[in-house]
Amino acid sequence: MLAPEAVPCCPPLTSAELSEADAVTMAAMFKALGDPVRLRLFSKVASHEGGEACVCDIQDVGVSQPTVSHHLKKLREAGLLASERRGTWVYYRVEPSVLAGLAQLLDLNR
Amino acid sequence: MLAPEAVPCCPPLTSAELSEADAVTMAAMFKALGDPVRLRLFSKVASHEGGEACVCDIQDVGVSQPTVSHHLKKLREAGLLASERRGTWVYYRVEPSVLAGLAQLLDLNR
DNA sequence: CCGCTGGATCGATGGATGTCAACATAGACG
DNA sequence: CGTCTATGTTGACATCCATCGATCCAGCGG
Repeated sequence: MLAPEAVPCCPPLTSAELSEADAVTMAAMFKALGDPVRLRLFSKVASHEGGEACVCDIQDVGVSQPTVSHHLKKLREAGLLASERRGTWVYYRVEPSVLAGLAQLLDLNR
Repeated sequence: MLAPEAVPCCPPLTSAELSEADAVTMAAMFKALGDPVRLRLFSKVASHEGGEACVCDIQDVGVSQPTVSHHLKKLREAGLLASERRGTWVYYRVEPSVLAGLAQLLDLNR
């Protein structure tokens, strides 16, 4: 849903207030991370060896398989994860530029 | 709602997967930032001169006054903002340790 | 071609959420 | 005390959303 190139969009929150449009864009990403199940799925992908994980590796989060699929779709639509089918399995990996955008917004460079 | 001391809780997302409990805690913060109006309010406070802002300084975000108050309450409950009444006005400021916790979680190491 | 498995989609449902108007509360000031 | 302004609270309402069972689709192995 969101173009990955549009991500490094905003100065740190502490330096200037967000425009209405930027707020919509960035809020969509925070919203995607704002569910415990989705955050755990994202965490499992982000911390998985090789930077990517098969759905089968991460789907033990206490909800049904359709729900897992639903949440992964939300994370994809928010631009946080990318997916690729290789044979039988589908692999997810973190979209690196997006994390950088979030980090910049929260001003990690102290 | 959330104890401020509980905030610097988690290693970076890329280093280890979140526990279920930590996911609930951190997701609540992301969720609070996951609304465009709330994110703009938070941004206005964070970028305001002196590190704090009166509600009257930030309430022009396109929604009614009760809605602004409602969103500020959510941000308070998530532990992201603190408020203090001084005379006629109520001032909000960013809870610094919380931002640090979020930043650590998103740390891209480098 | 067939069945099996991994994963996505659909439809339904109960609960959460954003919004507002109306009202309540808290200081300031007379 | 009375009134004005700045915020918070309440109640109602429409919409969104997380979840599940059922179903569907895509590869793989026989």
